[in-house]
Parts: sequence; structure tokens; C-alpha cells
Amino acid sequence: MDDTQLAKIFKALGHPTRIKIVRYLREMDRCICGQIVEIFPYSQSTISQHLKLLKESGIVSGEVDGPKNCYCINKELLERIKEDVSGI
Amino acid sequence: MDDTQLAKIFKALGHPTRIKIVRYLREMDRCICGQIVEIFPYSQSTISQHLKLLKESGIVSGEVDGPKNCYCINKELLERIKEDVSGI
DNA sequence: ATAGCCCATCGGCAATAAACGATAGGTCAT
DNA sequence: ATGACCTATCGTTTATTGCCGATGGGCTAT
Repeated sequence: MDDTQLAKIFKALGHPTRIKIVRYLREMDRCICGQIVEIFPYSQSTISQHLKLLKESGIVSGEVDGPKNCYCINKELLERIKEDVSGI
Repeated sequence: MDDTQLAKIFKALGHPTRIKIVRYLREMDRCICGQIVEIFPYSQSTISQHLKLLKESGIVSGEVDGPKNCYCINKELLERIKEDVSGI
């Protein structure tokens, strides 16, 4: 992975809320946006924005699943990130 | 390490130039700001600013050494970061 | 003590990020 | 086809970032 891509991922993780979201998603395996909104003191639009950033970095993927939107961790990428971090 | 601290570190690494600086410092063991300025297409003030961010995050430490300022990687923290990334 | 080197910091500017409320689009059940 | 639910996106505001040139302070050597 090149440094630009890696930097993008780090940037995505460079916010406490987004780290917490990633932890939560890993724990829950998959969940909908509403569940995440409930556990944070931020508005739905703010959480949605954080999720968008995480999606753009590739760490999180989301699929529309009926009326709900299902988010989950991209575990392969997460593993790859861990490898790349070891290389720094 | 709490998520706020971890986020700060990720944020510091969330720029390609700063990742490259970290790699370079790890390779060189220690070096002065001027050396780093030479290898990047940015001004001295810009590089200095990047170094400041890296210092604030703790990844890099710098000591004044005569007329020059010597930067080096905080290897213990870097190792700790790698552990913490594994925990995400 | 003057001149030169190294670099941190200031001020400025443009771009991006973080948060919000409001809106609107999609899906399901009735 | 209406209403309820879920969430992405828009528009706005304020804060932060990224970059620069210029300034100035600390050392060293002359």
C-alpha cells in the first residue's frame, strides 16, 4: 500500500469517535447506523458523516439491506493495515 | 493508551509527508531538520510544522544539539502504537 | 561582536473537517 | 398509497490544516 493510501486510512482513524466506531463494529460484527447513533452523543448526521469517511478509507463497508443500512468492518483491510503499520 | 491519545497519533500519521518523514527518521536513526527539508519539495517552515505535529504526538522527539536540532524516532512509542493497532 | 547557519514561530490565505438541523429518498407494513 | 422508519446528503457555521514567506533567536566561528 502506498503512503498516500496509508495516510488516508490513518486520517480516517484520526478521530476518537471513529476509532470507537471501528471497535464497536468489530465487536458487533455488523450493525445499522441507528445503533451507533444511540451510543454516541452526536447527531445522526454527524455519525453518518463519520461512517462515510470510514467507508471512503475502506476500513468499513456498508451495504443497503432493506430499509436499513448494514455496516461492517473490512477485516482483510484491517489486517493489511496492521501489517503495514509494522512496516513503519 | 486511550482513544483520544491514539487518535492524535493516527492524525499525526494521517499525511503522506509525515509518514515519509517517519520512515526516513527510522532509517537514519537521527538527523537534523535541514536534511529532511532537502528531500521534500516543501519549504523549511512547512517541514518544521510537520515535525512539530509529529513531536506533539510523541512519535518523534527532538533535542537541541548545539546550533542544530536533532530529531529521532521514539521507538518505544512506535512499538506501543503497533501493539495498540493490533488491538483495534 | 559580527556574520553565518539552523530552525521555530508568526501572520496570512485557501482548503478541508467537524458538528448541526433540515430535507429528501428508499423500503416495509398496513 | 399512506405512513413510519432509517439514513444519506445539503447548507451552514466554526475550527483546524497545509502551505508559504518573512522574521527573529540561539549557536559557532571568525
